[in-house]
Amino acid sequence: MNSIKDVAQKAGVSISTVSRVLSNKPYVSDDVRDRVLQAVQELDYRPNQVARSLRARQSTSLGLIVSDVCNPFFTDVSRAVEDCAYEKGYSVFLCNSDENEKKERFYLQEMIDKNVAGVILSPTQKASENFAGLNVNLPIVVYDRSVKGMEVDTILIDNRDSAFQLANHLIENGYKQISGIFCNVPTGYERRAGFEKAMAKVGLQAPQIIMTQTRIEAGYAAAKKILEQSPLTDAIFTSDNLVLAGAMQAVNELGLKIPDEIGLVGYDDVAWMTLVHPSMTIIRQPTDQIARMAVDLIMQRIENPKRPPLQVVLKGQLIVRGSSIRRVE
Amino acid sequence: MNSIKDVAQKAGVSISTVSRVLSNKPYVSDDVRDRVLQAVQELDYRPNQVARSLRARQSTSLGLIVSDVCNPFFTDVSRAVEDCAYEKGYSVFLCNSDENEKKERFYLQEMIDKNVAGVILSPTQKASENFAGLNVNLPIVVYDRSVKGMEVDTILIDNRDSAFQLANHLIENGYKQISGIFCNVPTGYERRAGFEKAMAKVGLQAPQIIMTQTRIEAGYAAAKKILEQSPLTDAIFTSDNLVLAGAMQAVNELGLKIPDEIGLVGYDDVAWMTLVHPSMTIIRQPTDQIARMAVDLIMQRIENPKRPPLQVVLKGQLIVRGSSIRRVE
DNA sequence: GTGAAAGCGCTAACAT
DNA sequence: ATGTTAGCGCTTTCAC
Repeated sequence: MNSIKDVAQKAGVSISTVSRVLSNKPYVSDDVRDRVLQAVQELDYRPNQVARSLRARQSTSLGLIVSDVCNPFFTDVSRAVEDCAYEKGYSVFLCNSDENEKKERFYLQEMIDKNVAGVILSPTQKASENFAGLNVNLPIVVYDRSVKGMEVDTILIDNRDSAFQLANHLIENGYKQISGIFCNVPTGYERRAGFEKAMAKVGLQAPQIIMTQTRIEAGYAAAKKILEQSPLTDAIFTSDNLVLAGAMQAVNELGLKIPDEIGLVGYDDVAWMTLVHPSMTIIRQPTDQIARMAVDLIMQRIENPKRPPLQVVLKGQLIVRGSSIRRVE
Repeated sequence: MNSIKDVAQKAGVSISTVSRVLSNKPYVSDDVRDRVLQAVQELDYRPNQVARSLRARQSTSLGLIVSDVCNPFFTDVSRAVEDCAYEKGYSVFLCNSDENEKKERFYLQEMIDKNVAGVILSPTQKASENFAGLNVNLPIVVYDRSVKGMEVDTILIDNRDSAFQLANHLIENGYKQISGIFCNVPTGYERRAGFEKAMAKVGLQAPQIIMTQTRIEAGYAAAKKILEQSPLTDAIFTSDNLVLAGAMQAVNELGLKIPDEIGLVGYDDVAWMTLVHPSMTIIRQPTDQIARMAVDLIMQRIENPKRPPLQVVLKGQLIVRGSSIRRVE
């Protein structure tokens, strides 16, 4: 592996000059610059990023902490983050926290130890409650969930509003016995609040509300329970795509017709939503925008660590499809 | 940030002793070891991995290059790789190549520059044809696709065999006019070969075979074309989950009943396969095993760079579901 | 403009 | 068993 020394030798200059040229510093004559560039080319020299990172105390790596890449919402965000990072010459460490604050802590620390330039984090419940407790001291942007206890760049979607809108949509279409299944993560609680607000506004009461994990099986079990214990339920509101998938399985297994016998709605516009019949009414989260914004903010923060923290709230979009069309009275 | 110096000072020893303790080297008295550990604890000291990596010429980072994390096959593999890496104390850089050899090259080089311990790669078509041309010289394991021109640790599934089996399944169930849609990636060509072998064995000829991109829209377009140009087609064989999704959309749009009017099969046991009606007959790829094996092999290779390369072929599993049940004659 | 030299935080010879 | 020392490859003063 050629080092900066080899380049210096070949170009007949000192290593500091090579460094200057490669870092696009001023005060280098055109002649010397050309010679150095030539040598770099001929030797196919690439600066050792580890050495550079050690000395310069900065790097072109980012950390991305998601709860689980297998959740299509996070898959999409991860992909888009990687794209934006690539455009800016950064690579990204992908870390799955599994909603586990131990793992989150570990990875956060690991990222610091590896001297990443910044971290993009979807915080666990615990971390969101007391962010100061994490005691992180590096450029960080939080997404998907807001945090308490510390001012930090944050990107959210309007969970309450969008849930309100989605619940409203059900109500306006004649559904009367609407149960809800929400994930026990920060977004789940917010969406539940929006849901309940819409219900309260028209004096409806949910036959059942279940809080559960962000997993298909959990959604399946919850829906099963609802449909058995509250057979009059005519619609199920779910707070994310995995729970929605599970709920749909349960509905199908019980032979209930969507939307005639039961309406079904949720979040995230993932591929299967339009593959099933009828296709699913959901709130689409702008994953691309979230990611783009996250990378933008982290870059800004890296450049200017003192910039006052920003909070960006993006809008979810209601996509009405067959799973929630108007009830025949 | 505390450095090894601070620990040494606090413990009243030299930095080399601290280094020894932290690297679990022998020849340290219990007394000193305890004092060092104590100091580490009190200072909440964490070794700077960048410095360690620079000096020791090794790191606890891995590179994982997939063509697109959004493809559920790669999502699953990525997740499992990350899990295994985590267990072994490694972090992983996630890189999307988009089947683009330029991007692949860039990332490979980037990983080298960042001094990763090894790379787990799903090579592009180009790279698979002439792997030696990549000129990589670091621990690497290739998965999903075999490569020519160089001996390298490789993890595959039996694409030809499983495709043969899947095609055979269609044939045995009375399908006679079987078209195929294959992705123009190495696995696509292999699966096509298995498909054609099964067809040839019983003297059948595919009404149409289309090679296309690994995208839902591409599958949709291909299936549309097949169903319009070869209306007698009674089954479509697809080579992966995205194309299958697109094909299913086309079939639905044309109002054809699965499996009565058209059989439909493909690869990858992703979530929606059992969400749709009827559920999909597919070959399940053992993503967990692939990932586990990949991390195992890369660890072995890191420890012993001279070990002769291994090629592991895992078996895909035929999962028969409703989309391909026996035809009524 | 360019070079010499210090040093980022650590590991690994080499002394003792 | 422990300390001293020399770098890993680079950036960055500080001279000239």
